[in-house]
Amino acid sequence: MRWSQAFIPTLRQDPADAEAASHRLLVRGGFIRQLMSGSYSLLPLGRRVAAKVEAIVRAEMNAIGGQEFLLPVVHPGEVWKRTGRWDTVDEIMVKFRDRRGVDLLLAITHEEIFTLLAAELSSYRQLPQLWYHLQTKFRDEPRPKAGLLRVREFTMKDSYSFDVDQAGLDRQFDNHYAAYTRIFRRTGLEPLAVQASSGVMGGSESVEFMVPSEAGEDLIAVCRSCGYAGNVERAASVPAPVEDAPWDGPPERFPTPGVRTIAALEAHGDFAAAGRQIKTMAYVVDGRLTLVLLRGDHEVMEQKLIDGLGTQNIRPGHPDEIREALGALPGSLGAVGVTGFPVIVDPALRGRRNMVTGANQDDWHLRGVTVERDIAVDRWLDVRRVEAGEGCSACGAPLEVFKAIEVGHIFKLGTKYSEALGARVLDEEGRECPIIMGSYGIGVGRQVAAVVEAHHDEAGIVWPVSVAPFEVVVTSVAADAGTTAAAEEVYRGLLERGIEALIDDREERPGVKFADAELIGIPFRITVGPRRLAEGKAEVMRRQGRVTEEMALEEAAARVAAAVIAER
RNA sequence: CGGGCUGUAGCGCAGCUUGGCAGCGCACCUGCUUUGGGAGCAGGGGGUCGCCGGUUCGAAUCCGGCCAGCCCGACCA
Repeated sequence: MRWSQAFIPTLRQDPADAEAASHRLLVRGGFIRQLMSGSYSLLPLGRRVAAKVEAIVRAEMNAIGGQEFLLPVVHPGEVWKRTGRWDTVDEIMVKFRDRRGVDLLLAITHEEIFTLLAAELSSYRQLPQLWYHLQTKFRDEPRPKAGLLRVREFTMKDSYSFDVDQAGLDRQFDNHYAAYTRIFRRTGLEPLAVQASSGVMGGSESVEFMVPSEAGEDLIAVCRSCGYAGNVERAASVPAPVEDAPWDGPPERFPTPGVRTIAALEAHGDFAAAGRQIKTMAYVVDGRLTLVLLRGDHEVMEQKLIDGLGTQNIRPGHPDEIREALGALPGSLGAVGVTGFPVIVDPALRGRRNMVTGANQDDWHLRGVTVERDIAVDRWLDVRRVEAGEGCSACGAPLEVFKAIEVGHIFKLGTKYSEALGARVLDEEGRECPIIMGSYGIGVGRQVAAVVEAHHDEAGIVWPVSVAPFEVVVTSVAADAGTTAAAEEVYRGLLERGIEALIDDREERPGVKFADAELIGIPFRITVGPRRLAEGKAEVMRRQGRVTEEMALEEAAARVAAAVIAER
């Protein structure tokens, strides 16, 4: 490609609205342009990178037996009504009607339609199957941000496995785990595989692939000692224990005028230290007021509640409904003597005695509360958010917590979709059984952004060869006939060797050409200029680390081509 | 959805307080010079000032409404 004819609209200044490095550099480098919130056009450079990522994903999916499909983006609402998701994922789904008044939607994912196709399978002999496609998804996220990291419209590789039994699903899941590991290694990412919440997907097990990054939106807890890693939406830990002072008497009321917070109550003395309080949260779960109890110094992780209770329908209670139910406002709530409402208790409260909690009367609290004696526990459920420094639940070493970008997610789905949509086969004994499914996703654009987050410096992007929009740029730094001819010769030499080369033949000053080449991150630059040309030499610069090397002009194409091929 | 902020040329911004010819830098076009790290000089083109309405002799500027975008939080396969 000739730079003079290419559409590579680089910007000298950072765009004002870009914060994340990937957002800033992809816009500045002329890879993407925003159309609206959470929606980007891929320009030629961006498209080339995305195509490289897609090719790697395809190759690795095919290597584990995947068959490529292409399913529609507009789906009939009727199919989604059959699985219940027309209603349950209401908020992020764009719904509309066609001219006949038929309910339609923009696909947020493709379980329904792949499962519909899988309904044509009829025998265990046809299984296992592994189907995938690379297709646009549209999710009307409430807050798109950070360029390609969180968007509403995006391309995703989603695959779906179909098996007759759990062992088959386990194999497909493991195959994906291995394939994803290879995909990310090839694109220059080093994600951690973490235990994740399955969310509204349902299913028994899910693993996220997370690339540690300050630009990430998820928090993951990691144990350096034993390798345990979990999304904080699901991760467990061992909190520092708290010593209880002995107390065998009944709970005792004491006045706490104006006290509405854990911190304010602590001021009453050592006996009311945060770790010795019981925090009482009032949620409305499926329309019913539910008390959730934690240690005072612990935070609730709502996703754990959602997963543990098996419902999406959870919200904090409104002050007036809480007062009507319990007789007090948040800040003075407690579960002692409460019946008629489910009481969910975090296991960190197990065995605790002589604790402090609200008395369900404003300005009053109770002390001397022994959890199992005084509170009618309906269910023990880990709902506590893990904090950095707490003990790993597997080995006890301190956990680290940091931000990460989710670049892939794999789920064991089970039979939710196959049952709803009638995808059944006959097994070896002739019994009809629902197909056991898994689903597996990788966001292409997000992966591109994650690569930039992991591979950039002050001058711009530093693409790994495997996903670079071009592998080599030939920079001609003078317009005289001799230099131009020599640069063209090197460029031809690269093309003949099958290298994806770009020749910077623009009438620009050298500084502009160098800065642009580094901004867009081409892995190798061959500079041809009169100075070294007089000695029969060219300069080769590797973008990574910006190290330069002189070599004979006639060897440059061959030597750089060999280096490129070695890194593909 | 709550809080904060911003919409003026392709990009980055000033002008708005105190109403009176719509500006600056970069980019773009022409010419000359220059040519190994974002050149110099000269000339030139380009803007419904987010949209609608109001006040006023006169609105980028004041008032009202709306729209869009960004950041934080909530939310989020």
